[in-house]
Amino acid sequence: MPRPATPAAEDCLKTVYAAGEWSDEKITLSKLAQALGVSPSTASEAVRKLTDAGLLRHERYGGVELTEAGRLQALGVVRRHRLIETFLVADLGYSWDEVHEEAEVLEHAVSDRMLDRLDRRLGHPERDPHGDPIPRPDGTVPRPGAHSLADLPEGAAGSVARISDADPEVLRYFADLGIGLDLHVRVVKRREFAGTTVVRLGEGPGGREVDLGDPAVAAVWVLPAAR
Amino acid sequence: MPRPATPAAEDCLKTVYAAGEWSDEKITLSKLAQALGVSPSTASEAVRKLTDAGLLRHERYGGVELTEAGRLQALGVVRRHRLIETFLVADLGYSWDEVHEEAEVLEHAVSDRMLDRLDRRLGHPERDPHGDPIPRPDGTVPRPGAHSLADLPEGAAGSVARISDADPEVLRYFADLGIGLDLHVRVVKRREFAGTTVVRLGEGPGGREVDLGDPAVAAVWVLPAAR
DNA sequence: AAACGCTTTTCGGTCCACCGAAAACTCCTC
DNA sequence: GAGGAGTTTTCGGTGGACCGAAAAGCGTTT
Repeated sequence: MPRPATPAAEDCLKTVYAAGEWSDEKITLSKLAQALGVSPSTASEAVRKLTDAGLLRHERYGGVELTEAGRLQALGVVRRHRLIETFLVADLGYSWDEVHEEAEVLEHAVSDRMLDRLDRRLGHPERDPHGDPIPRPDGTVPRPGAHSLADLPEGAAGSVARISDADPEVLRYFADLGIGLDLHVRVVKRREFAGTTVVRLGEGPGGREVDLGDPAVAAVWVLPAAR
Repeated sequence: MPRPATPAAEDCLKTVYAAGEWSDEKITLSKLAQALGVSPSTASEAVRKLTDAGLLRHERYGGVELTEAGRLQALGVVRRHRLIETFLVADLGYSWDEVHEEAEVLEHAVSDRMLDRLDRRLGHPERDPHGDPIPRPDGTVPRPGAHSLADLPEGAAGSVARISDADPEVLRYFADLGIGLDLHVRVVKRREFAGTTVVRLGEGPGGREVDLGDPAVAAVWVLPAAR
């Protein structure tokens, strides 16, 4: 996992990777610009440079995707980000809605040596506090076969494998509801017209039912229970 | 301890502070440039900007020193640097010659929140792995009354309070010799003509004597034994 | 097929950190 | 007190990351 030159480039690769992680559409320039918090012109320039460097593939007026070399570098950044998040929660007592910002900065600052030490100290974790898989140093990625709760039929159940960290507020909301990794959940009833879903949390008599709105449902990924 | 805008500015303030920490001469531009690893023209420009910002004091063709505001910001950077070094050694198993580089980068990346957590986790340490005092959040600095071994008369003894971290090689050398913080040392004999000093390490019958060259002697700071 | 709206690209332009060369200055020596 | 060595400053210039405005291209609609 070689390192790209600059933080801006790392952020760009990381964002393109993230866009393709849970779906496989090429990201558009405007979405990229928005995700990076820069103007479209800046994003366009950055993409041009990374394309010239052989890290991105991009046809004029088309979507952006990673080359194999770009994917490797992106995986490095993502690995750093997620290991740091894991460390912040496990060792420094951060809550899961606080870690993202901090990791966003630190991912550009930690050396390979430090990353190794963190990894060892944490026992080579396979997922970060939100359940996102931590890429391995060799470029492979642990892939639990999780599905978004939004895609599961009524009656389906499983354990929470991932919660999208896109919005810290949502994370705090889930924390309040007691929703966390490995919690058992079941889709009880969909009310499409109302945009909500009734979800049963926990197994057995201790379980509770909550009404989740569509955005919240889409943020929860579940590993279907073996049956 | 407010934060200056950029890493380059932080490094500049930190270096000016470091120059005045163990002596009180103003640093010259050329030394500053050398310490920062930039050309004199770059250093000159940086100093001009920080002077305009009210953080440095500088008369044309004269030395550079911190204003009160500059000192506060410098203390912030130094605090971050030294707490990080302490953390790397205490929690991640770094040896004391490895930490400087890493902290050099991380000091610009850690947030106040993370610094607080580190500080708490480490038990609010007062000195870093080399014995350098860690400035407190309020801007005060713990000041052990240490002297360079080079300034002590023959026969004087005390405990090692600080070892200059200017040169990692020297640190590794000391580690090999078993010289570390709080070790009891005594100046046995000076051989000025030869540029060496005989130093007794440890108290009682278990003590050993070693011959240290001038640079090594100057790097060791001692808290004189109360008598 | 012309026109519209949207996205993408290009085009100046800014700011920061850096450099080397040349000019300005200090200070020491003779 | 005139030179000269060394330091400091100024000056012009580079590359990176950013911006807004304007041009170019795409897809769709009329």
